[in-house]
Amino acid sequence: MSEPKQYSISELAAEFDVTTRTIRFYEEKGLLAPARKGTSRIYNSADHTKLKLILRGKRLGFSLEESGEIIRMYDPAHGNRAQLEKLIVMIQSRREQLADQREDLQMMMFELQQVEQRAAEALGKS
Amino acid sequence: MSEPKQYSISELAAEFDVTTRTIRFYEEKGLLAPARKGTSRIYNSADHTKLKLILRGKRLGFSLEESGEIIRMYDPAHGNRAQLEKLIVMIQSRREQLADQREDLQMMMFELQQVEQRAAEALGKS
DNA sequence: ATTGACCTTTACGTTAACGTAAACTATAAT
DNA sequence: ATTATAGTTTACGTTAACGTAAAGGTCAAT
Repeated sequence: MSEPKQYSISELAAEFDVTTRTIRFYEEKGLLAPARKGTSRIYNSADHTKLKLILRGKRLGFSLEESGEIIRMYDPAHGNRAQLEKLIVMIQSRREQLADQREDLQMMMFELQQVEQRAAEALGKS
Repeated sequence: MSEPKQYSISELAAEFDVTTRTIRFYEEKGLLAPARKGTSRIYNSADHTKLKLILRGKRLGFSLEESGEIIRMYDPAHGNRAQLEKLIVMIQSRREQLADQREDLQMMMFELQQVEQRAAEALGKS
């Protein structure tokens, strides 16, 4: 048995550069559900992963609710046939959304590069 | 001279599927500055492009202020040497940010694909 | 001249995602 | 025993990005 990693709330906050308030807020919203040791929250590596996913989703412009939806997809797909089929549909729709976003990203990077080139040329002539 | 395209506010709203309130709000925030014909706003193709950029930025998770910053980069780089150098630095930093975001996107798509596969396998065995 | 379709400004309301502060508890170190 | 440090709950405040009226102006068509 490899020692199961544990984290305090402030350790997580430090690692991901957020406040403890933020982490508690995510719990309020049902995105995290850490264990308790006495009165204190104690996070395991699954919680750690979930937080990472939440913050990644945030950087990608997802709302917490959307990130919650995604996180639930990662969960033990604990379900029957119908549940699994629904899950797959949800994932596919998410992936399409992400593919669209990838196009947006691609275009924006390309256009910024062009602006940069024009600026560089203008610099050359001055 | 090709006819310079013009748009009413509701035409733009319909095309981009936002409300007129939203478009006026962007103007309030200094992201748009349409001409006026009498009391009515009249948008040209540059305004059209700016709105497209704003909405793209939004889909990528940028704030309006950030999108405003980006839009200003597209502007006639009207500046002297110092201005241009500053512009280039800003663009490079933006592009790095977008590159990071691209990694986030890549990872999320990959992981979702894995979840999908596991779900599909679980379906096969049921 | 009045209806309808569009436009305008002004202003208050709403939601998400936390920030900030107060008041308290627990535990380890001096 | 008392400070220090880290944790807790509860609650009100804040900002961004609009939504939602309200009240009215313009202009073409009936």
